[in-house]
Amino acid sequence: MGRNRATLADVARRAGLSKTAASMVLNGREGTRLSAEAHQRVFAAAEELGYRPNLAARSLRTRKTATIAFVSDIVATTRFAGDLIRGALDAARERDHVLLITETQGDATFEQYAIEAVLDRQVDGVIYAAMATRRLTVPAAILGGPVVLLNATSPDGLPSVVPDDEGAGRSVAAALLELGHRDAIALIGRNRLKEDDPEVSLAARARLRGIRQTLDEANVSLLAECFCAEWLPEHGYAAMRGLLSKPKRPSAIICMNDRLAFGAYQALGEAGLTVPEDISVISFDDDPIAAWLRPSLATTALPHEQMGRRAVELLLDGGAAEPALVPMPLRRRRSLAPPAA
Amino acid sequence: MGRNRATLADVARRAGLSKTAASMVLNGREGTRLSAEAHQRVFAAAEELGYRPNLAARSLRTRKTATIAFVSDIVATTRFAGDLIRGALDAARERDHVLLITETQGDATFEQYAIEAVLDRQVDGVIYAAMATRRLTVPAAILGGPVVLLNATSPDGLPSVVPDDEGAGRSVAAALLELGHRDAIALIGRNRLKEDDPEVSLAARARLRGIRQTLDEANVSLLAECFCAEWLPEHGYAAMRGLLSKPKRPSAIICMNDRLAFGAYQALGEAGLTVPEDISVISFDDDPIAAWLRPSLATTALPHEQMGRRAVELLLDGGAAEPALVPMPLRRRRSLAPPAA
DNA sequence: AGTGGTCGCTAAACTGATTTAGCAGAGCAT
DNA sequence: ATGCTCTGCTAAATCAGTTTAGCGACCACT
Repeated sequence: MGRNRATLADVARRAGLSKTAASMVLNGREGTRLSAEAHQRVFAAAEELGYRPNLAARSLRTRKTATIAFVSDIVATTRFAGDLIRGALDAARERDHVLLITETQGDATFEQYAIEAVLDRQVDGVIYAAMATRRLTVPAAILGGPVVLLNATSPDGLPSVVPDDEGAGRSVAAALLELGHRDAIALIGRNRLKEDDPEVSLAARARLRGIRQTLDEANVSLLAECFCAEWLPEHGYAAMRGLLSKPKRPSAIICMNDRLAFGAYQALGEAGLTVPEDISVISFDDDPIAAWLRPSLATTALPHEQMGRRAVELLLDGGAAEPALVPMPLRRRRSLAPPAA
Repeated sequence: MGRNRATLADVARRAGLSKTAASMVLNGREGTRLSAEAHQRVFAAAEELGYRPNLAARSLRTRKTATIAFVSDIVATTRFAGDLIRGALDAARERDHVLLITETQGDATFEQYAIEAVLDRQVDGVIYAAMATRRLTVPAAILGGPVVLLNATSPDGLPSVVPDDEGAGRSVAAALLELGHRDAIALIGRNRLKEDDPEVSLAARARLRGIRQTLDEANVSLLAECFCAEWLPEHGYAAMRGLLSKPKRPSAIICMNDRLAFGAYQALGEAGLTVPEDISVISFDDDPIAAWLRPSLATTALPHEQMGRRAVELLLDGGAAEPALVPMPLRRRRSLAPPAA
């Protein structure tokens, strides 16, 4: 890979100057007293030789690599990982940095390995990402340098970037109230584990808090709350069937994520009910299926790309200590309507 | 990041030997005549100091970085990207390598930038990945070192890894024939652009060829073939409605991907038809929605994780010149049944 | 006694950049 | 003539490894 590239010495020789001079000119050092003509000659020589600095040599000296480590627990399982990475990639490129990606798979041995691998490569900083918004403790080994938590917070008060799930909860509730839904709103996706253990999820509790707050302010209480062991379609399906078997049919359903909503749609379809004429549905995440459903599903989008970007910005440009809350925009779609008269 | 680490010189000093000796011992060099005792002392010293070599210094000399570049056109748009990366990540870790990820976004400027960034970092090889299986031409600049194409082939005959779409086509057709479907099989997702332009897709043509071949051998011809402008749910929905409006109802549907099948399910649901009792459905990709649908969708899985893994293996361990075809396993699920009597 | 070979190890060069310390010459005042 | 400052530039050290060339001691053989 890239043999016989011109070196700084080649450039200097061609410009008839010393390596020192060439280095200073190319790095745009202030306060050097090299003549305009010397600058000229160095630039010309570098251009002619197609000079590109050897970054290994540079970082040996400077201890900077223009490389950021992106360490995550699991990159593959959720389709959102790509967006997180893409946002980070974009922001990194803008700052002339590059991303080194590793995965711990939630395994301590792999984590150890991943940390060593990135430390050995002298990365300039680490983005420690979680695929589900949660609290975690970062391995002590990486605390030697800059770290930003992505989609996670830590007890250590490290800089972090998380979605504004509480705000999303408020938006969702407000959207229903606005349409006139009041006393027949049901919630699908309560989950004690997710709500009570911040190491499992921070989203569940925050979303619930947002919903409650807005409903309380309007003096509305939920018609029903369904607990689900997981936030998967089958659980949404079961919950929805449960709701439909009760005497009072809800006018609107809030699902804690789009996959639950997908399951709810299936149950509604089987029951011969129509969204949104019979029942409105609104949800969280903006998974691609939300737009594919019929009718398309209103939801609040996890701003993963934004978050990835913010993490890099925080890491390289520095920033506030308290968690950066990235807003979750409401996607108004066809699954919303006023309650049936 | 990682200041004050022990250096090789520290290890050597502590072991009472030269840097040369320490280096040779730690690298397990054969044919050196260092005593067993010297080995011992070096290992002990390295262990005690928690020595880890500085990879920048090493690669300055050796021109090896134990780093692989993963350059792709678009990492985020498909949910499969994560699997590709994960497979590559796993295989890389097993070989003590790490992945540098960049994205070209199909933009020439970004591509140029990405190539330079990875070349500057002296990566040991490049995996050039496409998110849709297709033919592409790789930028000349990276041809200086090892390159493997992932999910793509090139006219230059570079080593490449692609899914066996033709085999998948055969599996899909065979699965239907096996159940007794013969003269009422319809196909959703024909698309001239995808079939005719290898730079857009290689999958469409290969899948079609596989299907045709197996049906031909059984002397069966397709009842209908629906063209779709894109392989998205809405197009599958429209195609399915079209099919249902015709006099002869199909007994089974082959969809060119799961998203089309998702759309087809929606149309079937609306028409009051049941899968698989009224109509069987089978498809390609094994998108997560396939398992979430009711009934779960039989499909052939894109082996993205395997592919990512193979790419790294090919890059580092070397391998055949012809494209490595990774089999697409058939996932038998609930959407299949014998034709209604 | 001289020659050659093996053993166990090391000094020093080398990779390609950055950075520190400082030199030569010009101009000017004393 | 001396000292001083300023300008424009460079030699050499440095980063932390790998690699080449070779040294001294010891033994065997002629």
